Amino acid sequence: MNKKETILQVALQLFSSQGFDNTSTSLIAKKAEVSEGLIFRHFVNKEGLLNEILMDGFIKIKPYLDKILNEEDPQKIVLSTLNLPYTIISEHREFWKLHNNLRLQNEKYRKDFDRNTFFDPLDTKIENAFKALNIPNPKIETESFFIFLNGLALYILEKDNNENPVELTKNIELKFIR
Amino acid sequence: MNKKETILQVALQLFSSQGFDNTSTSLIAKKAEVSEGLIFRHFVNKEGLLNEILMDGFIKIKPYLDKILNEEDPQKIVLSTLNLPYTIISEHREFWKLHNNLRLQNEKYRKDFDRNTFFDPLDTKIENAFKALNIPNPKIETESFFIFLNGLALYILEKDNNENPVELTKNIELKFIR
DNA sequence: TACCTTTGTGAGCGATTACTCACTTTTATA
DNA sequence: TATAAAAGTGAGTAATCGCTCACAAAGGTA
Repeated sequence: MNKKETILQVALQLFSSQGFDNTSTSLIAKKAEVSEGLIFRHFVNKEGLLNEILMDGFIKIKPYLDKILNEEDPQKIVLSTLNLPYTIISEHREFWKLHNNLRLQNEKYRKDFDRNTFFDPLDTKIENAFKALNIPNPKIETESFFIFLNGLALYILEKDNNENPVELTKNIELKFIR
Repeated sequence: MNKKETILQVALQLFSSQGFDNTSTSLIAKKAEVSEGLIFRHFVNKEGLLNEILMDGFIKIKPYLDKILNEEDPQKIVLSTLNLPYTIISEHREFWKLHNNLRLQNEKYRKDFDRNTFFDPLDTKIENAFKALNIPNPKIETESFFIFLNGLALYILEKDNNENPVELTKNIELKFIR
């Protein structure tokens, strides 16, 4: 097992469960069974380690987005986006928790991420889907939709298991697709 | 101006903007123009300071809940609860941001808070309101409702201004009250 | 005024922090 | 096999952390 990879894994686990600021490089080294100096050899500094973790995470998330962006049926677009939080979190829970915490806690991270426009294509995709479905005010509907999506992601993050809350999702679907 | 009160105010401001772990007692003392020792005289330790801030905050929030709990018209109950995030955050933004961050980042805090059942009365109040409004599955509907509410709170927290997003709120209302 | 309690100070403590660096070991290439 | 680059070590660094404590000032009560 690659030691650099081990550091990334251990650090992700610790950052997501304890927070970035509250996790020391010495603890990461200890849990990864690696000298502390190696962390700085590979990642320059603690922030560099964080950045590589985030980069890796977004690369793994990207395909889920692309799949939706390639979909053409507006109803399917809306429905599979509603399942996105469950899909992403069940497979990349730690990364998503970390990203979420950083976004809420660290103003600089939030602004950098928003400027990154990672989710912008999905946003317009959803708005166009609502237009195609003849929904009265597609812009506002899209805004509501993403508010719901964020709430749903938090809800799933807070639950320890990865069960898909089927009945709940169905209930939410009916609020956007009639 | 009372020095103890100044410490509480400055600490709340710093905790909510930088995070609890990332804010040193020396910085709090400096910004409050107070000796660092005084913090420990009044609050025993850093966690004691946090606890007093949180206690104060919840005491200030309580009346908003009580007003809804005393309401009898089910439609009014649902509508004024939907306005709760806006109401609370516009008047106690820093406290709510702090509470939110702790809840998401600190597992111990989250579990303690959940055990506290602060919002439980509102939960059953909403479920009963949905029953009274003859909504098919009131339990699931309540769950969806609070997911939406959390998403809405996040949305408002992320915006810097305190404007009430009227059109958006109206759109969301229509998803629960027809 | 005398005396006690509360409020406030600031130097200083041991522990921990992110990070450096001189050094050794492993790996790749010729 | 020889050699340079890459990977890895661990003791050590200054800075900062939460917190203590001996002491001074302020305030209340007799």
